[in-house]
Amino acid sequence: MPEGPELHLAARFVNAVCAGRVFSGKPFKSEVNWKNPEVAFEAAAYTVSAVSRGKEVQLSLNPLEEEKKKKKKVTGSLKIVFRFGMSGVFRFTSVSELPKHAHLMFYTRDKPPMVLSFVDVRRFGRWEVGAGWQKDRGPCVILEYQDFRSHVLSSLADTAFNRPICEVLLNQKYFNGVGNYLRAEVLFRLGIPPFVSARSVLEPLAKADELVAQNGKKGVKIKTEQPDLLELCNKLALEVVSLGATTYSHAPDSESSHDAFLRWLQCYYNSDMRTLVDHNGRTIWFKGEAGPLAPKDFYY
DNA sequence: CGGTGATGAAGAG
DNA sequence: TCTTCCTCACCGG
Repeated sequence: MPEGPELHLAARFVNAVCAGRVFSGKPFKSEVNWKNPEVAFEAAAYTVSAVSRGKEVQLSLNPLEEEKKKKKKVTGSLKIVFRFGMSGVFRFTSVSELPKHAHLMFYTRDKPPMVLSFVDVRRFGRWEVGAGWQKDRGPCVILEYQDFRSHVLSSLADTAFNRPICEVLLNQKYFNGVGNYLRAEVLFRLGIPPFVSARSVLEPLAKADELVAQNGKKGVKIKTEQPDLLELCNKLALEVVSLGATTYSHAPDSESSHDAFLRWLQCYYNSDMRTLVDHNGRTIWFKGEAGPLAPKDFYY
């Protein structure tokens, strides 16, 4: 579930459920999650907010003014950056409904308290305390589209772009937020074979952007065309965001929005499509030609 | 019951 | 480049 759109929706979810809520005490980490750090933070009263960037979410724990007035060394706001792995999600429940596999819990001051929890069945998710965005992850395909685009198009000399386009689309240094379903949908809708070199797909876009820049100076209007691959990364991710929720969400409409998401998928997990396993061991769904860089050693 | 694969990376060599 | 980290749902015998 967790690709850029889900992470973005997770941040939105946190902000919605935490609006006007006051949290208190220490965050609690599950015993079994020995890989991730404790969150050394304690305040009698704090608020929680979140922002997303690609496939990361940053929570902020913000001590309230009433805390500061009182005494003590005022602990500033503490940031925690999450990556969701294959199964991460935030939930907001009563204590008695705390989900199985909740691994990091934040309690509200209410009586009885409510709990914001990071739930992660497979425990591939990670969090870092006091951290910023992970170094080497590129701009967000959803929220930083122009930076994302220019970062990719100005980096085409990087040998990373020798790889097949379907594999480069999962490279978070350049495509922060794209995952296995988005890459399939993007390539399918453009009819691009998954195993052609990324550079061959992207170089024409760099040339086109140069042309636009030159014509722009001359005041020439360019005809609007079909969205290109980079635009589609942004556009399709935004479409999924606008579906409201995909597979998580405890919202009452979660079932219908899940159905809406399944209907939205045209390629991923569609039995009419072909599949191959890429060089990273990930299944790519596609239609038509595989492309010249397809793994040779497969049989059926 | 066993085998498989799942919206993602780390870490090892 | 490859293996590993985890749990669970699904499918076939």
